[in-house]
Amino acid sequence: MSAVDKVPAIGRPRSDAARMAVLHAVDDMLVEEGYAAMTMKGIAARAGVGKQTVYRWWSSKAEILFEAVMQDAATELVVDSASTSGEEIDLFLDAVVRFLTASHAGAAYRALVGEAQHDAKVAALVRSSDALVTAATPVLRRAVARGDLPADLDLADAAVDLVAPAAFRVFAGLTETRRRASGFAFIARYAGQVGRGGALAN
Amino acid sequence: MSAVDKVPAIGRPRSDAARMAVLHAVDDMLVEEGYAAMTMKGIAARAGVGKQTVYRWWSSKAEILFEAVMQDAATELVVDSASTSGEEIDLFLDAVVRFLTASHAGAAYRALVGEAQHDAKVAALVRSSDALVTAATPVLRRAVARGDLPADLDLADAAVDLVAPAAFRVFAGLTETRRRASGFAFIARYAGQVGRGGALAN
Amino acid sequence: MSAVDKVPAIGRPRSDAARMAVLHAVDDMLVEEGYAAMTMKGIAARAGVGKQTVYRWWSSKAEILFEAVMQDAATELVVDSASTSGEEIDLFLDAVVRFLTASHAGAAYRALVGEAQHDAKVAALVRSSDALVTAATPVLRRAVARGDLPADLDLADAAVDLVAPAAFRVFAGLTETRRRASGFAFIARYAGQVGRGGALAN
Amino acid sequence: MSAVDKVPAIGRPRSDAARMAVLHAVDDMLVEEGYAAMTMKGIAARAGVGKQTVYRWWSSKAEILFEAVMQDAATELVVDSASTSGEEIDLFLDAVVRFLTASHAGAAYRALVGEAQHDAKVAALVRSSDALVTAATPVLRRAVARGDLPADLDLADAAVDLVAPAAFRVFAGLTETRRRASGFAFIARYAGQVGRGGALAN
DNA sequence: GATTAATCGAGACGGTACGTCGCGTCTTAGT
DNA sequence: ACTAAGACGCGACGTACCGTCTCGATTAATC
Repeated sequence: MSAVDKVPAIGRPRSDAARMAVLHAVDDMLVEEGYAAMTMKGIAARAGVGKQTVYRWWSSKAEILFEAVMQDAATELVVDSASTSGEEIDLFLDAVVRFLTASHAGAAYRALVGEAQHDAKVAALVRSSDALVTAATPVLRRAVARGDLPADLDLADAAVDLVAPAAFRVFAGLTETRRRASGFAFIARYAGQVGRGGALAN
Repeated sequence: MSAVDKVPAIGRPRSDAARMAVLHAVDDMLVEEGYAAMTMKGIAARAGVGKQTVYRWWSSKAEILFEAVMQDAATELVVDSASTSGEEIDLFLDAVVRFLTASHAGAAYRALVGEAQHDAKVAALVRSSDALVTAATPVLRRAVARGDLPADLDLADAAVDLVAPAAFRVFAGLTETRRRASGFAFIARYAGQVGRGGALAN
Repeated sequence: MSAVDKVPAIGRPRSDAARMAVLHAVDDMLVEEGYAAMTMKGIAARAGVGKQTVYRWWSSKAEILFEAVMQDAATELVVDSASTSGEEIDLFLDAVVRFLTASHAGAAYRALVGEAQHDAKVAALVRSSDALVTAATPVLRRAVARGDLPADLDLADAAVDLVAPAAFRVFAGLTETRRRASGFAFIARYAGQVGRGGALAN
Repeated sequence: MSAVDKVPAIGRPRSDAARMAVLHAVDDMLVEEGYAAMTMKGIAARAGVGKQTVYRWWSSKAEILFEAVMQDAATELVVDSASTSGEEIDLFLDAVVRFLTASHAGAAYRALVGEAQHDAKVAALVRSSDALVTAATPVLRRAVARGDLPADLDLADAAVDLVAPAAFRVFAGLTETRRRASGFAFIARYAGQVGRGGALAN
């Protein structure tokens, strides 16, 4: 990502106006034209910025996209607390599907993950922090706190298991077989580890 | 896919040598150069074929790749029968991970699914038959026949649930968090629906 | 120069329409915008031709210019016969000055010679056949035939001596010191070699 | 030319160190890289100077070059007195050829004259004082003083006639046809104007 | 056997994005 | 006011692919 943390040192400082113009341009163009139709040249033109300025701070459109929309992913995947862990996980899984299929940030996420399949640099970028897993973790943590999931649960692992079915369906285009997401079933799956008593037993 | 089924009518018939040369060239180049570095011109040159001949029968490199290697996927994902359904599903999941991370056909599958995220035509191609789900179905069918999974199980749905965690981990690049695949756990998850008795009870 | 003489061989043959469009575009642009403002990109656009097509047949704008206008130079520097060699040389020197200062082809010639001062490839192009010397030779040859210049005159050498003062004045921008060109003086200079009698004696 | 004559007024005075660094950098780079490869940025970097400082005092690389090396031309084209005017002019013409083909200042002169063919500002610069004509004048003046050339000779005009053949040969790249320069012939050409007696008559 | 017509290889075509480079201007902090 | 440093908007560079086109040469089935 861009060298934001660089020491200001000497010379003309980086223009934040240019930076924001690029990020907004990418954000808009992703919606209006789609990822594949976006070009570095087009981004620069849309942002009213020189091409060199874009290349100075980012080395590919994937990198710009990552900086532009990955922060949005976090906010779109936050869900309100619900009365039970099952309901809350249901809400979260609904948010995941909505994010992947209907939001700008989700389109960006899919484009990046797609690109990562044949571009090692993008793969590294995506790997550095997966939006879905990151968003799932606090939800699971709350379920653990409520005693609905085992205290020694491997959160990272469980988070993947939670979001994987929904995410894979979207990636593979299997939207027509979309099943009703079920937080209750997910909890039930791990409940055995909680011992007799727990969400399922009740 | 190619217009294989077209009525030959009159004129010079399609050269099967050219067709095979293209498919083999794509297969080889995917391994040697990777998906992104492959070009239509390069494919034609490698195959010793005119560019027009490629465009006459396929409209994109994704389409060629699909025809070239998707049939291989089926053979690579076939697993031998094991003594229990749990073991057999374990073997299958191992095969899935190996396919996705270490085989030519798997690389092609990932490239196609990746491209599908921002290309509707490729998405349609991939959706038409997902290699992983297709391969998972007979495995699940055998488990149902053994009575280890409920008879009324929605196979397509369960197949997605089965392969999703492994597939999503690969797509997201979360290889370092790869969990030991467990067929037993998968069966256990659905066993409740089989009633008392079944794989879990034993 | 372009590979005009190439064996047609196989594949789509070179488009003569594209070739002529480029040559005409360069010709026009030289007048309208000047040499420095001409760009390969601009030439291609003006000719309605792809940039690659330009680069396929010429490697620089100097090369295109050479092919476009050097043939014109020959026609512009042809002078009618006059009654005496002195008058004829005068007419020729007038044509030289007019060519260098007031014609399209002359502007191209000056641009090429200028570029040749810091570009070896252009230098080779220019050296291959200098328009002024080439044009001067037949004029001198006629004077020799008339007996106004020695029969054993080194034509190439004398041609340079003939055009050099006029050409150098233009190159150095010394137009304000332009002297009346004099064919009679030129003949007088060499007449001694003809012996008593000859143009000067009369 | 640079604003050397400007009133210093208030504020930090112009750094002469920066000025000399730029001039030396240009001098060196002309030799090492050639005129075309020189860039304003490169000159500034080589001189250890800011780009703005260069642009503050010169408006193009041609202008810097002119200031940097045109003064050298004068010294390189000075020839020692010889016993006769013919010999002296021979020496001078040799110096001219050496200057144009083998010296730094000569390379700069050729580059400037070349650039002048399609750049009006450079043309004005070059026209302001031609190095060759300027150097030829004192040589001719001495020949007049000796009585070897007519007293009423138009020096500027004759100077051009003297250097033009050699200079044009270099500009046009006609080095292979280089004739032995001859001061005696030059004097002979003008001797008629001196009347009976003079260099030629002897 | 000649004709017909779609194929084959080769490669030039008009486009357009790539990533780099140089331009001349500007905006810093420091002298 | 000047300096070094360096980011800025701009636009040309020469290259690479795109998908289309135009050649002459094959290659069967049809006449």
